[in-house]
Amino acid sequence: MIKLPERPRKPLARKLERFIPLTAHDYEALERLDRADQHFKAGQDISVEGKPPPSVFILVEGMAFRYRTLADGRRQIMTFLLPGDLCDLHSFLVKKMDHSVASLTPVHLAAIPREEILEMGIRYPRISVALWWSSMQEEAMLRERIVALGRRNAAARIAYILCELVWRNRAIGRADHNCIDLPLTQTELADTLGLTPVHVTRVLQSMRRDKLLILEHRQLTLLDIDRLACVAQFNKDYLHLGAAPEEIRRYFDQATNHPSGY
Amino acid sequence: MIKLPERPRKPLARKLERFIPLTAHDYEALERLDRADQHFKAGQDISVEGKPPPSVFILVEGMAFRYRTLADGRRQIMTFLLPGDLCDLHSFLVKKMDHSVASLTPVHLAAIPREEILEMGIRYPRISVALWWSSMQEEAMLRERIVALGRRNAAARIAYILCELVWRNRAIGRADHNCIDLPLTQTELADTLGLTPVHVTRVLQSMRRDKLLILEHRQLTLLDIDRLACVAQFNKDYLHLGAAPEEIRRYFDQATNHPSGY
DNA sequence: CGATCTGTTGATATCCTTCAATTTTGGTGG
DNA sequence: CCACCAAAATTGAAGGATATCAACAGATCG
Repeated sequence: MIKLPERPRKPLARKLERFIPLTAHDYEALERLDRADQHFKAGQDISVEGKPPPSVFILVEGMAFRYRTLADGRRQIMTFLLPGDLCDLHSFLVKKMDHSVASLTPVHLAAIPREEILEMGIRYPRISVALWWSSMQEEAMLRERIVALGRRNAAARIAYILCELVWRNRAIGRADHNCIDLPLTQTELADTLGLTPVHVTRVLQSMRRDKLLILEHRQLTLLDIDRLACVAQFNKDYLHLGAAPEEIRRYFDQATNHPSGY
Repeated sequence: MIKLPERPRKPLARKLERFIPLTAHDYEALERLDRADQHFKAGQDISVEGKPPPSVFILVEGMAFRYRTLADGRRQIMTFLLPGDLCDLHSFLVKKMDHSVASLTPVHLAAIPREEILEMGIRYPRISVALWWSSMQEEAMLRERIVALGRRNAAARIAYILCELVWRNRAIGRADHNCIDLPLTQTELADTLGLTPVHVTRVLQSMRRDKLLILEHRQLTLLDIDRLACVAQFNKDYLHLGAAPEEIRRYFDQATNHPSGY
């Protein structure tokens, strides 16, 4: 079993405070927002390509993914959403979704009214910049996926996605050392990595033989994370898990007293 | 030769006003920012992986690209930057770049001080939301690239990237119907699409034989854009070239008189 | 006007896919 | 708790798309 986070802090607050220290005022706002009010069973569509985006929401519990379905029925999974991730923070600016989002496990969401998002920039500048950072993280993950799909072979792609998921789970306190819950079928892995399920099986089997990992009962353990990182040329820098640069933090220390800060 | 844009509006203003009507106040600010003050020759690095990001800048003239170099020297190009595109709008929030940016042609940049970006959210809410939209566009393009690399064959990838570039050039007034300047070598196309230069040659040759396109002297003409779009399953919706949803525009009509608007 | 980068073509190799059959797992109801 | 069913995982064999290697032709630029 995976350890639960030590602190009762909600996942979004845990994530954002890594980037920039938040004020009591900020925590209060996050506490108010990050409250699950929508529930989905596993395997349900949360938002659908071509339809208007639902309200912005925070993934409070569970795992989801963004995907596109092609004309011939094939599917490409673009990102995975973990607790604390925001969904459609941007897409509330468009009239219709260019991709779909679906749940992988049972999922709890907290919907955020659009006005709150827009007001945030004015009333909670720290949260606002931290959300900006969070969306930059997501962009960096998309770029890394492009590198993996464009230039890495099947083994490296698999090693890479597993390393990324372990690191992301660690960042939100959902990893027990090198061990995480991984509620993904091999078909879903294949649709993420641009491979076939059959080939994913083969490569995973060979990794098991090489004592690189254990993957059973929806639990993943990386036995030799260094060798896997090497196979994948994985460098966690792109996840930008560190804090904001000094000058950004300084700017927001002032901003607390900024005339338009409240 | 490609026609120049009819209006003297700077590329960034042209791009943002598609999304939301701007005020005289906004245009003034953009006019002030969008002024080239840095010049690069073709093939130079503008910002380098592992180093601190340079200041945020607008690409005023020319074409650039984001890329990563792997340990074995292979390269993956992640995005192309066209006039009016912002570079490192987000990455000013991090300590070091996770990828590099280089010029493809001679390039003119307008650097924007970080404080200006941060102040923008408060003083120019319309520009701010339009920049937000612009970064959402970029994210959508990254996702589309993932779909292309993960699930499309070589011919479809090539057709897709050419369609995308034609549409993006149209959006900034740099396309003459189906014809654009395309200062890309086949090696660069290959590094963008996860292919080898040799294979790009073969596919392009076959497209020429099929009278789908003309590509010579760094000029691309799509002879049969419908058939190419069909090969690529290209749907321009992901480029989100339309205007903001009505409610967003209404919100910012009010915001002009908003107490914290200035 | 030679040097270098870019594009082209052919032959061969490889990684991954496709197809098909079988086993294992997980969930459900009796 | 077990029987049963559907979904997921596994394995083998064969085929196909793209890579690799190599040689040459064409463009571009000082």
